[in-house]
Formats: sequence, structure tokens, C-alpha cells
Amino acid sequence: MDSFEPTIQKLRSKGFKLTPQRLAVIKYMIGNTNHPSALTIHKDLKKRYPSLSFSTVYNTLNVLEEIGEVRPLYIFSEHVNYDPSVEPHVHFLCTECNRIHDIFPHETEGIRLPVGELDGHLVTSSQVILRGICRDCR
Amino acid sequence: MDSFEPTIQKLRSKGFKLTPQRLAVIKYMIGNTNHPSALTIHKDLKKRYPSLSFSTVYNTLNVLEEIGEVRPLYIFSEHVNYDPSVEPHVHFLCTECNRIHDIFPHETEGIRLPVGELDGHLVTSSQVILRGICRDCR
DNA sequence: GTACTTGCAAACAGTTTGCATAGGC
DNA sequence: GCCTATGCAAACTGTTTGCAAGTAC
Repeated sequence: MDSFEPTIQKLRSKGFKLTPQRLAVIKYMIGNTNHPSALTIHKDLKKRYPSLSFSTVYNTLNVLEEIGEVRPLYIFSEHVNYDPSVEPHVHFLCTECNRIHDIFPHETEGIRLPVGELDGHLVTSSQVILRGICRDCR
Repeated sequence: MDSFEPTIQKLRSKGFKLTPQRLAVIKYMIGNTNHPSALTIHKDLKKRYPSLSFSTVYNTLNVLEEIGEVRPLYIFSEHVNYDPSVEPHVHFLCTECNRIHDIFPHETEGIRLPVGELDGHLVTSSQVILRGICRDCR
């Protein structure tokens, strides 16, 4: 229960205020595995918060990114998708249904990614996008 | 020499015409390791082809993508970068200088990526973006 | 000669910004 | 009460589109 309490704490501790709009976005995002875009978030939340504006959604997403609670995914050219920041995982984009599936380490014996030094560069994070046909579309 | 002959062949074989503008973009892209954006391509080619328009650059990039000679990279939220499609490699984005470095398999003992089936999904391609500080900026 | 391509300008989509009002703490 | 956040509209950026004129083949 109240799995968004830590997020609220972090928000406040970094000097941001908790508004009903921000709380709504936090509740919407935490645990959400659909990798929604700002458009989708706004569309969905507008049902319950009719006055919610686009700029507030963007503002909140930028704040959540800043405090490390959300990660932008640049998978499509048209828009940014957002992923609640959890344990590291890779993304699988189905080219049929355009959905983004999460794949977690325990399912990914076939994947190994570098940390530390590689070819002289210092690697601090990695993002993997796999493409293909998802299990539902096959 | 004339390493772009195969590209021209492929272009023609798929029913596209070879125009001076397209040739210019092909020559600019083939072997280019800078992962330029459409803006950069246009800016650079405009010096030699002053009448070259944006829409022609975009048209040509889309054609080259269609025939598999160029691959769009969604690394930044703001714009698309283009990579001449060669042997599989991963990309390293330096968060200091914002340059994209190529890293090829022989340098990447630390990386393994899946092919075929994974967690029920059929994986056909993969894209890896590493982030950190590049060897020049360290 | 017949498509297809170009170049221009206008349209478009997603995101950001400016500013007056509202509201968290 | 102070200062940040909201909501609206307008601005902005990268990309796409419509169309008349030009050109590869």
C-alpha cells in the first residue's frame, strides 16, 4: 500500500511541492508498465482531473525525471515515452502492436551489458531496445 | 573507391531515381561516423548545393532508410540522428560533448545481445545506447 | 513523354515558455 | 505571506505535406 510514499518524500526533500496534479501523475506512473507518453497520461488523467493542463503534465514529468523517479524513453521519433524508474531492465518494442514490453534480468540470460570502462569510455548507464514480434502477436 | 556504387545500385533496383541531390546525400552519409541529424546534413550540403531544400534531405533520408542504407537513431528527444547502416554495433553517447561514438563487437567482450526467442518474444534486431564520459572528455 | 523528384511554403505534432492567477507549506 | 505550481495560449522545433515546376530515364 502507499507505494508512492517514497516518491512523495523524495519530491519534498528536493524542495518541490506536492500538488494534487503531481500526486495524480505519481499515482498514475508508479507501477505502470505501459510506458505512456505525455499525451496518454494527460488523456487518462483528464477524466478525473478535467482542468489538468498539458504543461502541468510536462512539468511534473520533468520534475519526476529530475528526482530520478521516471525515465524518458526515446524509442519513437514522434514522442517520448516515460518509464517509472525501477530496477534495470530492457525494452522490447513489438513492431506489430507497437507496445513496449519490459524484460527483466532473470529472463535475459542472453544479454550482458558493460559497466565501467569500455574501449576507453566510462560507461555509466545503458539502454537496450529490442525489436521484433511480441509473444501476443506471434 | 566508389564505395557508394552498391547503394546507387540498390536505389535504382528499388525503382528510385538517382538525382544529384540524392547522390550528394549518399556521398555524405556513406562512411560517415558522425551520426548527423537532418539539420546537419542540410547545413553541410548547402555549401555545395545552395538550392538543396530540407524536404529533399528528409525525402532522401526516408528513401535511404527504406532501402536499408541508413538507420535512424532515436537517442535525443529533439531530433533524429542517422547512421549509415553497416555491421551491427552499439552507440555510446558522451554526456559531456554529446557526441555519439561507435563501438564495434571486437571491442565489446562485455556485451551480449539476444537473437531469436526471448521470454516468448521473437527478437529480430537490437539497439544499444550506452551513456557516460567518452575517452576524449575524461 | 511519363512518372518521379525538387523546392518552397504552409501545415503539423510534440514540447516548452510567458504570464496572470491559484494554492502549498 | 512567500514562492512555487497551474492553466491557458502562444511560441518553438523538427518533420511532413501539397503543389507547381523541373528532370531522370
